Amino acid sequence: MAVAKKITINDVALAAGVSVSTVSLVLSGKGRISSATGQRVNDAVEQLGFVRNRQASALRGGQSGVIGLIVRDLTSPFYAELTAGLTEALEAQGRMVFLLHGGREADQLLQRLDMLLSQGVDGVIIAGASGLSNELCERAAQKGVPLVFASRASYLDEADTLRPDNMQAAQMLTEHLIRRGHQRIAWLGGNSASLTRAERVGGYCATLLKYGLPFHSEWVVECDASQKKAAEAIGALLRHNPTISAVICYNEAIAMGAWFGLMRAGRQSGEVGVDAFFDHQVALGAFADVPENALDDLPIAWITTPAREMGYTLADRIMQRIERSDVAAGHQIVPARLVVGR
Amino acid sequence: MAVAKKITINDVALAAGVSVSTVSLVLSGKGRISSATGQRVNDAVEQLGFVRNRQASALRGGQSGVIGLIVRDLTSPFYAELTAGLTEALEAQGRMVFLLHGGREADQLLQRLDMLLSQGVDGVIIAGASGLSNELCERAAQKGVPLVFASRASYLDEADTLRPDNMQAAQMLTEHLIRRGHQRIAWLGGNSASLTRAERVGGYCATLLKYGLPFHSEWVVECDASQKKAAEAIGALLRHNPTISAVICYNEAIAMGAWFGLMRAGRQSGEVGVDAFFDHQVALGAFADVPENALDDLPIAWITTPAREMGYTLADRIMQRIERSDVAAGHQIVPARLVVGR
DNA sequence: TTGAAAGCGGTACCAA
DNA sequence: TTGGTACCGCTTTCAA
Repeated sequence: MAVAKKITINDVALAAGVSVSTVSLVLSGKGRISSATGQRVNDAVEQLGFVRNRQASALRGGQSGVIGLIVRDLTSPFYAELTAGLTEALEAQGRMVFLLHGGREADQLLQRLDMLLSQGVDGVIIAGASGLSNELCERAAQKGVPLVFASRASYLDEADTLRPDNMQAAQMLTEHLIRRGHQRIAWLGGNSASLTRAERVGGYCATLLKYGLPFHSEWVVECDASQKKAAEAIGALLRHNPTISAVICYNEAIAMGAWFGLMRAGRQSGEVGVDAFFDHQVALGAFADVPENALDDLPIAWITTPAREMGYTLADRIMQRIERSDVAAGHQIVPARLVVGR
Repeated sequence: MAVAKKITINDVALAAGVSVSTVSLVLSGKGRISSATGQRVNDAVEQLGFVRNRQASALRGGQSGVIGLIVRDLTSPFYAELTAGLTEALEAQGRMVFLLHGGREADQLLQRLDMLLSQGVDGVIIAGASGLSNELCERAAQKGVPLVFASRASYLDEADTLRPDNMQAAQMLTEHLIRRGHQRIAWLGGNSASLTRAERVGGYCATLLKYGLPFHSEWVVECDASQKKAAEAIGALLRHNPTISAVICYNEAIAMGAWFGLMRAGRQSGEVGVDAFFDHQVALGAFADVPENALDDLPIAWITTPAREMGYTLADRIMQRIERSDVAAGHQIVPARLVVGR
C-alpha cells in the first residue's frame, strides 16, 4: 500500500474540469454554483478520496475548527466527564479538541497556552486552574483568542468562568436530609484548605441556620479520602455525639467508608436487626462526581454536579465567544442535581 | 486589550534586521548561523512575543507535531488513564494530542479519521475499537499516516496493536490465590460476550488445570457490574458450593459487591467473629482498571493493567512509526501488575 | 553565513 | 456562474 500522491483541490479541479476557485466555493457552500458543476465537483471529491486540508484553509484566514483544552487531571472522573461532554458537543459541530494535560503552575499553563496558540486554535478552555490568570488572559486576548475557565470553585475573579454551584449543592443536600426529618446533621470529609469544600460547608452551615438547627464545629470533621479513615472517623464521631442522625459525606470514598463504619458500629453495639445491612438508623448524604457511579446501590442521597453537561455548556460558551466578540465575559454557574438512592 | 496585529517571522526579521529565511533557520536550529545573529533573532522573538504558526510550517512540509487519538470512552478509568499517559508523554516532546471521542461503528470511525487527517496529524491512535479495521488502515496508509490501535483484547489481527495481556493477568491472579493455599477457586462477573473476559477466564482456567485443581463451569458466574447483583450472586454461589475458598472478581464493582455479599453471608450464618469485618474466610481477587482506586482499603488482591504506561508505550510506538517507516506493524503486549491488598 | 524566491493547499477578491 | 491570481506564514533550495 504505497503512499498515494496527496490529493489537493487542484486534482479535484482537474478531474472535474473546473477551476480551483470553483472547487473551493463548492466545498464551502458559498457562492452560487450551478447544481451541475456542484455535482461534478462532488463526484470528483468522492472518487479521488479528497479530504480538505484545514491547516491551509485556516492559514488563509478561516477558522481552524479546533478548540484547545487544558485540563488539570483527566484521571479525575469529574474532568473526564467534562472533557467527554465537551468533545462530544464539539464533534457534533464538526469541530475538534486539542487536549493538553496538567499544569497547575502559572508558567506551565502559559507554555501550554502557547502551544495551543501556535496551533491556531479558535478558542481555549482551561479546566481546573486554581491560580490567577492575568497573564494567561492577556496572552490570549493579544492573539484574539477567547479563553474560558471551568473550575470546581470560584477561584478566578475577572475571567470568563463556568463553575458548579457548590453552595447550592450543599443546600439541596442538607435540605433533603432535613425534610427527611433529620435535625442533627454532621459533616464528614475533605480538607479544610479546599475551596470547594469551604463553599460546600458554607451551604451546609447556612441551611442549618436557616432552619434553626444546631451547628457544632465539632460536627464538621476533616478526613482523607480513604475508606478506612472515614470508617474510623464516623465511628468516633458517633461515639462522641450519639444524637447525630445524619451525616453528609464529602465524596464517594468518604461515603463508602462512612457506610462501612456505620455497619461496623451497628454490629458492635448489637442494636441492629438482621437486615440492617441495607438499612441504617443514621442517614447518609454525599457529594459525588459522576451520577452513574458503581456505588449507587447504596441507600445514600447523592448530589452531583452534571459534569458532562458542563462540557456541553462550555462548548456553547466558547463558540459564542468565538463567533461574536461582543459576548461579555462573566461567571456562569451550573446547578447541582440530587439523586436519592433507592 | 485590543487584538494586536499578528506577529509573524516577517516582523521578527524586520526587528532583528535579518531576512525571514534567517529567522526560520534560527527557529528550527538548522543551518549554520552565527551566534550573534542567532542572539539578535531570539531577542526579537522574545520582545515581540512571537509564537510560530505551526499550521503554516506543517503546510510547507514539516510535521505538525500532532497525534490524533480516537478513544472509545473517556469516562472509563482505563481509557482516561491511558489518555493521560499518552498526552503526558507526547507533551514532554512538545507534541500534542487531538482528542476525538466515541465511535464504535466503522463508518463513524472513518469519519473521525478523516477529521484527523484533514487536520494534518502525524499519526493516529485508536483506543478501544473492536470492529475490523481494513478500511481505516487503508485510508491512513493512503495518506501516509501511521495508525496504531490500543485495545483491551486482541480483536484486530493485521493492525499494529498494543494491548494488555489478559491471559497472563488472570494467570498471575489465580496463581497468587493458589500460592496462598486456595484450591477451590471460583469466578464471578462479566458478560460471556466480552472478549476481554474470555481471555481472562481462559487464563484462570488454564492455571487451574496447570496446578491440577478442579474446574467447574458452574463456578464461573456471569454478573452485571452492579454491587447488589454481585452480592446476591456470590451469596448464591457459596450457598450451593460451600467448599469454594476464593473468588476472582471481574472488576471493581463486582469485587465491592462480592465483599458485601461475603459480609452479609458471614453475619447471617453467624459463624464470623466480631472483627470479621476486615477478615473473611473466603479470599477475593479482582481485576481493576486503575491501581490508585478508592477501594484499595479492601483486603483483596488486585491485578491491574498499567494503563498509564500503556499510554507512554503508545507514544513511543507511534513516534517510531512516524519517524521510521521501516518499523514493522505488529502486536505488542503489556503485562499486568499484581497488587496485594493490605 | 545569509538572502531571494518558489511553493505548501486553500480562500477570496476581482474580472470575465 | 465561473476563472485567474494574490496572498496566509513558514520552509527550503539555490545563489550570493
